[in-house]
Amino acid sequence: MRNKKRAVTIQDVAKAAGVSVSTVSRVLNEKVDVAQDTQERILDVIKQLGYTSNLAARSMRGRHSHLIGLIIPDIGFPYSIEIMKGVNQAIAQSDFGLMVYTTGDIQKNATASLEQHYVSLLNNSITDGVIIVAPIAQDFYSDGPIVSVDPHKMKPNFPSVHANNYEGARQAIKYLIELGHTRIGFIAGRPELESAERRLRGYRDTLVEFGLPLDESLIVQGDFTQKIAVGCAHQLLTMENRPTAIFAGNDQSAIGVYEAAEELGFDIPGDLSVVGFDNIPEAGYLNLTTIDQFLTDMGRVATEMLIQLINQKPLETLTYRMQTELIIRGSCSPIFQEALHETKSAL
Amino acid sequence: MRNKKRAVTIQDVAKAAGVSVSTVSRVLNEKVDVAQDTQERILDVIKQLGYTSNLAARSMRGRHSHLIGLIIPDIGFPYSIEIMKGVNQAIAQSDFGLMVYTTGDIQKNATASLEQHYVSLLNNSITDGVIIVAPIAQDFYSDGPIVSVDPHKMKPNFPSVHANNYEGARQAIKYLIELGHTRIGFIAGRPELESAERRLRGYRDTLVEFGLPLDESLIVQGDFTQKIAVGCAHQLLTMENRPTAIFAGNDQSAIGVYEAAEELGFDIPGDLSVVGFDNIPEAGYLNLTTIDQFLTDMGRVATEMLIQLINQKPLETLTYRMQTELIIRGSCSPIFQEALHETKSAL
DNA sequence: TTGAAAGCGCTAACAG
DNA sequence: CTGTTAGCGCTTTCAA
Repeated sequence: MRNKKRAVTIQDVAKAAGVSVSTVSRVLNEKVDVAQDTQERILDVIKQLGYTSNLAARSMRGRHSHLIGLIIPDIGFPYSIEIMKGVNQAIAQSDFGLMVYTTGDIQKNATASLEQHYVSLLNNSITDGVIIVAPIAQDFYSDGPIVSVDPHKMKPNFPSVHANNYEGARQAIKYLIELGHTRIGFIAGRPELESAERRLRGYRDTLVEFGLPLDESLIVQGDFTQKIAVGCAHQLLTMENRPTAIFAGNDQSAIGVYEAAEELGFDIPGDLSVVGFDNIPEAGYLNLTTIDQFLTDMGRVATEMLIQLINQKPLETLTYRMQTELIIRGSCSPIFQEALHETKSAL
Repeated sequence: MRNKKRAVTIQDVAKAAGVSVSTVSRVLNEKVDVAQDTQERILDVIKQLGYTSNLAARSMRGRHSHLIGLIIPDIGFPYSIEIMKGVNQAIAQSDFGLMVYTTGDIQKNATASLEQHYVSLLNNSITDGVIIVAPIAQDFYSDGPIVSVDPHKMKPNFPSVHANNYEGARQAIKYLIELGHTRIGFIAGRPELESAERRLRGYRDTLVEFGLPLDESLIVQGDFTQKIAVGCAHQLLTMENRPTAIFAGNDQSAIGVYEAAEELGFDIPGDLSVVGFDNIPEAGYLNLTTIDQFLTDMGRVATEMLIQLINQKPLETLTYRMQTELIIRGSCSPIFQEALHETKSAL
């Protein structure tokens, strides 16, 4: 017995209250120049009729909707979920609502022009500003402000929060070396991505730093997908002098490594150490992860940045580079100092 | 260097292509009555100008937006996340986009009238239909279809996907009994909620079924919050003949039980077995959970139902009651290992 | 095959 | 303090 009744409009409210639509609009927008009793009467009618203002109409006409958009490839991913948690935290403490937009498929999101499309879709209509996660695009046209989390391009033309991929990889490799590993495999990511390139550089530099030999056959080209990573891991694990540890590139690749290890009868972590990146492991799933609370922090900081932007409070710095320790380059506004401090002390 | 340029409208496209807005609108909506070359020219201009149609304006005028709304209290919750994953799966296989709406705060969502507000907000404007998670309301007014996941009311006046709370509780209690427990505490949920009532009934019936005494002092009134559960657990654990196991009502309550157990110096699961409900535990966090993949399935099924409704394909059944499976996760005391093992292999 | 024009529900001048 | 009115960008008759 679902009600299909035509939605009640501001017109209906006006009629029922015996006033004009503009008067109703006034009380809706909390303008001051309305008589006390008129206002009360209208509020009553609104409650009575169960009126909810039409979001589409309102954002078409008015200045802001108090809505923030989050454009995220696939909300089922651990990576996305952790970022969403952070956004959520910041939203909870603000008076903004959150619209998460997703196509449900990470593949569909993979072009710059589609990214632009989503940004326009939200920011030119119903949202006051947008957070976009892991964009490929270098630039966006938009009516409202944009902040990106973990963009693939190194120096995007919009405010952004970056993972410190280089330092993260260094820490991961350092960890493996300290475990006693001397032959560490590396599954590289898509070479056109900044993140992949910097992780690889972190790998090389750390080996050199610790005086370990740089065996190029230990570096195989992956593409951040599970499928390809299975093959890469096979290649590494069946070579003559096999590595005892593998840096898996990212979370998807790590899953691939596990798959391959299982096929080949390797025990993890007994026979093989695996390091992921970007991943939030299930219990016992990976035996090391480099990012955790960190992703949440990225989401939170990005949201706080966006709210500042929407409220026209200019940011002193538009790029934040975050690490397992939040690393901030250049000067920044007080609110982010605090985030920095919190995160550091939480670790 | 962010672009603040005014968004390009259908007017701009029309002007640039030397046609009227209606013609542009026609190609946008894939009407057939447009000349081949006109269409191509317009499509070209659209690409050139980077035009994206205004979502607000379009959904104000047109019939559908190909957007599904998901109203969910707090996207940071494991409960919400699992459901979202399922929705996401279904969305990925459809040609709908997904808008997740949240206020970021589970508290703000807790009244029927607010729920109605969110439904109207989305369904009277930008979405073609809405999925609402765990609503309290019995009924909704809405322009578009609604499907609810895990509603609190037993027989809501809209299509819904229910957890089988009764059977879930029975399985949990049965599991505890099979572990050898004879005194099992029960922290009840908010009595006005169907879910709470059915879980309690499952508890009682199972004890009776196994010939165990029904000690009313083992049932304490909680409200599905962590805070209150701490007190409940205290009460249970400090009574003369204390229970050796506790059914914690829901995930929040389970956290409360853990908190109390820790305060009192109890070891879980050494001294005490705890069963949660609704929860996805972190590693070793709870030693038993009833729901996992199940929540994801609920989300997926709800989305599939909604899409059917939007496409005007009538559903044969408007209520799906889904079976809860008992899934054991995390640590468990050695004396229970055997039973744990059996249960696992049964799945 | 196309254009002109009427509105969708709302806000923001501008009058009164 | 309140009403009238002009659009926001779009879809959809209705004519041409």
